[in-house]
Amino acid sequence: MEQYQTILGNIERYVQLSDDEKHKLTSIIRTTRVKKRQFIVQPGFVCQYRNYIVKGAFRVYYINNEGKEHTVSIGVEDWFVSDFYSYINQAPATFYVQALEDSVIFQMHYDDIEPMCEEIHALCQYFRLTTEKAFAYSRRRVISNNSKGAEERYQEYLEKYPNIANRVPQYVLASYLGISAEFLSKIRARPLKKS
Amino acid sequence: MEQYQTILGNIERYVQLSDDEKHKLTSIIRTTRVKKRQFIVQPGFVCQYRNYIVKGAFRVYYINNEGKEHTVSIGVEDWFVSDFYSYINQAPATFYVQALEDSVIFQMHYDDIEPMCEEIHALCQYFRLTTEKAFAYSRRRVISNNSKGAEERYQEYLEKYPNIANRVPQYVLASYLGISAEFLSKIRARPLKKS
DNA sequence: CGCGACGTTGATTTGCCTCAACGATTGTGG
DNA sequence: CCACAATCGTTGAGGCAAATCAACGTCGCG
Repeated sequence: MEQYQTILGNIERYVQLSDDEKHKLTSIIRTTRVKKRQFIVQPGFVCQYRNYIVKGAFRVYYINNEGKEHTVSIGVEDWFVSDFYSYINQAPATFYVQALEDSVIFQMHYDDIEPMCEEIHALCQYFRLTTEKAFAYSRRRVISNNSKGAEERYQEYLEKYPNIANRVPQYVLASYLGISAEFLSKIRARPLKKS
Repeated sequence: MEQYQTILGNIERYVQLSDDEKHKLTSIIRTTRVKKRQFIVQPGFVCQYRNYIVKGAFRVYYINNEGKEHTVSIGVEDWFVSDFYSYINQAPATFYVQALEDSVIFQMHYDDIEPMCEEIHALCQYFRLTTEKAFAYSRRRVISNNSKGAEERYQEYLEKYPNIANRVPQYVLASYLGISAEFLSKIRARPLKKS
């Protein structure tokens, strides 16, 4: 049970679970070790799990029809990563989800966790609240992308997620920010402006 | 009760509600008429309602520090509109939510609907499922914005939402697609390519 | 009618991309 | 433990998509 403290602790920041509910939940959790550069989701396959990152880092990305990579999200400890569209529709994925480091994840299978959301009200609440939060933040990102210059977006990210920015390869960060790796390099070389 | 069929019908596409639950829910709904160009959310004020559009159209937008408008979302019948970040955190809004036509909305106050999500499991499920869906789609939009040219984005939108595209002013659509009104005009003037 | 909201069109500018070549660092097999 | 290849980052020249600025149609409404 102690091994699941990370995720249980995270859940209990939003809702309360009885001991019985905790057991039910942890009983369907599968712990998986993933090596750097390995994929846990690939285009064409259905994303079957909600993946909770216990240790490590992942990126979600896709390759457009000109062959260029676009990072959709970057996740570290205590985040969920998946091709969410694929997961909720149980349809083939369009994204890759790849480990950026040797990692450990908790996997909850669609067929196990979705019925459990029917059964356990608190669990449903947890996912509702966290998804609403993620959704609200994702809107902010759309805005940031559309209304700000590349340098400003980079500075903003640095301020908000300094640890992540220095943990992932630069070309991943660049493709997340929607700019080319070369241009990000040039931005970083620029003389610092007054803060 | 019949007056609430639009929203109840929408909810029942996802979950089942007992008659008692329907009454509880509709009892907290407030029907509001909104005139074209009127605001239901403004920066600085807390967004207190989940707003369900019964009739009409709205846009959610914000003004960046260069004074330019950026449309975050466009909603028509059966959609929810709000400054979602403001709503879930009950913090001052940064967005405007404005009627594009004379409209009718159902408003559910935060203090009424949130406790009801604790109480009524089906309602919680409904919001969980719809938000997850909205979130998954919003990711697709991020991608579309970052990996495609302006013309392609416009054509895509036309195909997906032909009714909306012809219903809202062009400058609103332009600011939603992340391009200038002038440039959208030029795209539309372009000779049609082979489809 | 006349004004404000919306759309168009053209000239010019610019932020960022592309391509190409070159360091620096890591890691891996002989 | 070294050699060589990946992997990742840097730098510069040139190009293009889209922004900006400015002026001018057009429609609908008070």
